[in-house]
Amino acid sequence: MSHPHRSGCPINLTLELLGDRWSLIVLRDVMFGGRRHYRELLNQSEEGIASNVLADRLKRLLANDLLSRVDDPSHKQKGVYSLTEPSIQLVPLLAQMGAWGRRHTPTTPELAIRAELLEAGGPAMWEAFMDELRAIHLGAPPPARSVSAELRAAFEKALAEA
Amino acid sequence: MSHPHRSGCPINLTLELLGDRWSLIVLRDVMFGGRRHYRELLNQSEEGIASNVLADRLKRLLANDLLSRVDDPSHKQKGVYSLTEPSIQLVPLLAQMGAWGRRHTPTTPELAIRAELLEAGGPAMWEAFMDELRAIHLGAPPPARSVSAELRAAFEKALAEA
DNA sequence: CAATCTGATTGCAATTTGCAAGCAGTTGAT
DNA sequence: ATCAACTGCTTGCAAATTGCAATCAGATTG
Repeated sequence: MSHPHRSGCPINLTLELLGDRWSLIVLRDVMFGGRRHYRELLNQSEEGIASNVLADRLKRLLANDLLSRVDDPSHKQKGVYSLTEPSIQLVPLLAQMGAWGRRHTPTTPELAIRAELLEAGGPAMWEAFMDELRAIHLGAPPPARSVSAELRAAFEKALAEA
Repeated sequence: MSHPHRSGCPINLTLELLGDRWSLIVLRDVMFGGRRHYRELLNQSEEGIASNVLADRLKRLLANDLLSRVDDPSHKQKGVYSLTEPSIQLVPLLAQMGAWGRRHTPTTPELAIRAELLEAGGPAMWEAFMDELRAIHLGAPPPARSVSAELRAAFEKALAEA
């Protein structure tokens, strides 16, 4: 079957799953960008992922239970991709990545707003966001707080000011 | 010169720097494993990095200010690699990676101990560890708390119990 | 029935990876 | 003084991965 693992170190195993240039981009777009279909991920990707790479990454993420897929009732070829509990729990990791990137890389100010807000919100905000994602992607009861609305509002405010 | 960035998104830019299978492994070994020389990184690597890949990654990490290098006075061919302030600030990111990996990948119990302790310690422990790394790698005054000693003790206790 | 949209696949060149061997200089023991 | 071991690092090469453009068959829409 597939190759064995390089080691049993948690950091290494996480890297084996997500340590490439595209997997986390796809998950980010599903998580923060609300992309649920192949075409949305392909065409509305800021970074311009190639279709074969997207197909491959979706396959791998599905195989590793980081995404799930169901048929879209409105179109017999469409699939709807959803986050899973493991990928929802990547929120703190992505928040830290955003926070680090904002400080140490040449980010675009508008795109950095969300990272800044998410860092300032801290673990309480991350938990609220995870609850919201569980409602959207896993059918859990909707929480009171909508972090995605907060992020969107902050992003649009930043856009308007620029 | 070099290629332009794919986008100004903080997560993407972090991925462009660190989104490969080896860069964070090298930084992890310097940070948690106390590796400071090329040979230490090459031979004591749990995952078995190839020498040409290690050479390339060290070059890239140096170029991106995630490592620094000075000559070793004890040996005219040796270099000593040190973390920089940006890479020291990766501690929270690596802590989150370890915490996620411990929950969602088949980690080795002994190797998971440090991740568990680091997660339980939370931001206070991370800050203390960063201060310790600043002392070791940047020549800052030594802090009172030694997180590396705590991690080592926990690791060896786990080894002894197994 | 024709145009468009769907999620992909294919062919191909370029890059990256993994593996083994090798290299010039340095050190330390005899 | 000699020699084996060690230093960081390069080279050659096959295999795998990536990036890009074109293409595909089925589904839907006008």
